[in-house]
Amino acid sequence: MAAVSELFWTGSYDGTTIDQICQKAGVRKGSFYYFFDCKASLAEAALEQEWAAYRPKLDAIYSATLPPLERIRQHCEFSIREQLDLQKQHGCVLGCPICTLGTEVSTQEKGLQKKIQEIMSCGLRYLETAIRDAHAGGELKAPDARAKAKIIHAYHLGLMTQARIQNDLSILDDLTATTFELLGAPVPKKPKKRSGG
Amino acid sequence: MAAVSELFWTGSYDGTTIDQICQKAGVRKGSFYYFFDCKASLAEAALEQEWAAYRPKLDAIYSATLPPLERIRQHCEFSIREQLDLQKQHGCVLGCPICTLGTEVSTQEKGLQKKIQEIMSCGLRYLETAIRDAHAGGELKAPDARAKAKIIHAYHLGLMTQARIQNDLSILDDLTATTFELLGAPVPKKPKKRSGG
DNA sequence: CATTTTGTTGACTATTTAGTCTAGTTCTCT
DNA sequence: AGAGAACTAGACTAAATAGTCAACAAAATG
Repeated sequence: MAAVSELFWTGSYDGTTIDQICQKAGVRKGSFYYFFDCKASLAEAALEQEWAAYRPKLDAIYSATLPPLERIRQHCEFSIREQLDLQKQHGCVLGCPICTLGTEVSTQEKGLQKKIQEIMSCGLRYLETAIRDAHAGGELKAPDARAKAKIIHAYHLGLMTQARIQNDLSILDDLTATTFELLGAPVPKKPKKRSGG
Repeated sequence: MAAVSELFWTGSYDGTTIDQICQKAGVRKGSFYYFFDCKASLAEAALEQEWAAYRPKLDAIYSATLPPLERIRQHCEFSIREQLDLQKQHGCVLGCPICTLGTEVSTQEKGLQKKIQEIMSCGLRYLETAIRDAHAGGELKAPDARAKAKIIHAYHLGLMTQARIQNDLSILDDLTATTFELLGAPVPKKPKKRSGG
C-alpha cells in the first residue's frame, strides 16, 4: 500500500498501471479489486494513509510549546532533510507528493482533487497559525497572517516543484533564509557542517 | 500539432495516448510514426514550437523600451489574462504548461526534462533583467537581482500550480500586488472593471 | 512528362492493460 | 472442530495501445 504512493511519486499517476502496483505490492490483481474498484480509489486511500502518517510529524513541528518562528524553521529544515533522504533513496529529487499528484490529476479525478485540496489547506493553516502567533508575540509584523501564509506557502510549493523539475536539491538551499526574509523576521543561522566552529 | 500541447495540458502526458493525439490532430498513426519515433519526440517538438510562439510575446512584454517595473506588471497581468482565456475555453484552470509537464515527466523523460529546464531558466532571465534594470534605475532595491528573481519566479510557479490544483482563478488575484510587495516596489493600481470611476 | 522524394493511409500484429470470475485458502468466532 | 466470513490466486476476456508495413498519393525535381 505504501508502495503505491512511491510509484505515483517517483513516476506519475497515469503512468502507473494497476499491474505495476500489484507487482510492487506483491499482490495479485484479484486481491486489488477486492478492496478497490479502480486506481482512483486506491489513490485516495493511499493519500489518506500517507497524510495520517504525516500529520503527527507536522503537529510536532508546529507544537505550540515551541516559539512560532522556530516551528517554521523546523518545518523548512524538515522538508529539506526529507527531500535529501528521498533523493538518496530514489536517485532523484521528488518534491512534494501532494503537489505532484495534484498537478497531474486535478483536471481529471475530482475525488482525488478534493482530497488533495483539503490536505493542502491544512498545510496552509499550520503556517498561518504560526505566523499569527509570531505576530502576537511581536517577533514579526504580519497583521494579515493568512495573506502572509499564502505567500510563503506558494513560494514553498514553487521551490519544491522547481527542485523536482531541475532534479537539483541545491535549489532548496535558500528555502529557510528566504522564508524568514519573506516573513520579515531575522534569518536563523545556518547549521554549518562541522566546519568553522 | 498544437493539439498535442492541449492534450498534455488539459490532461496529462502519460494519460495521453498516441491514438488520442492522432485523432485530435486528424491524422493516422502511420503519419505520426513517419515524423516521430515516440511520444517523447513529439512532446519535445511541440514544446519547442510552443516556446517559439510564446517567446516573442515575452520579448514584447519585457521590451527594454518599457520601464522595468511596467514589464513585470504586464507579465503578471498577461499570465492572469491567459489563464482566464484558457479557463473559458476548457472549463478549468490549467496553470503553467511547462510546470505541469515538467512535474510529471522530469523523473522519466530526460530529454524533455532538459528542454523544460531550458525554457524555465529563460523565463527566469526575463525577470532577472527587469529587476536589475529597476534596481539600476532606483525604482527598487535589489542588489542581488538573480536572487530576487528566483524568489518571484518560485512564487509565480507555486501560485500557478495552486490555481490548477484548486481549479480556482481567484488565487491569482494577489499575483501582481504580491509580486510588487516582494520586489519592494509600490504596488500598481488595479484596473477596476468600469465600477467606481 | 517521368522519376524520385516526401508524405499518407489503413490494415495488421503483438503487447499491455483493466477488469471479471471462480475456485480455493485463511481467518474468526462459536 | 466446523460454519461462515474475509481474503487470495490465477486464469480468463475484451479492449486499448504501441508500433510496423506495404501500398498508395502528392509534390518536387529534372
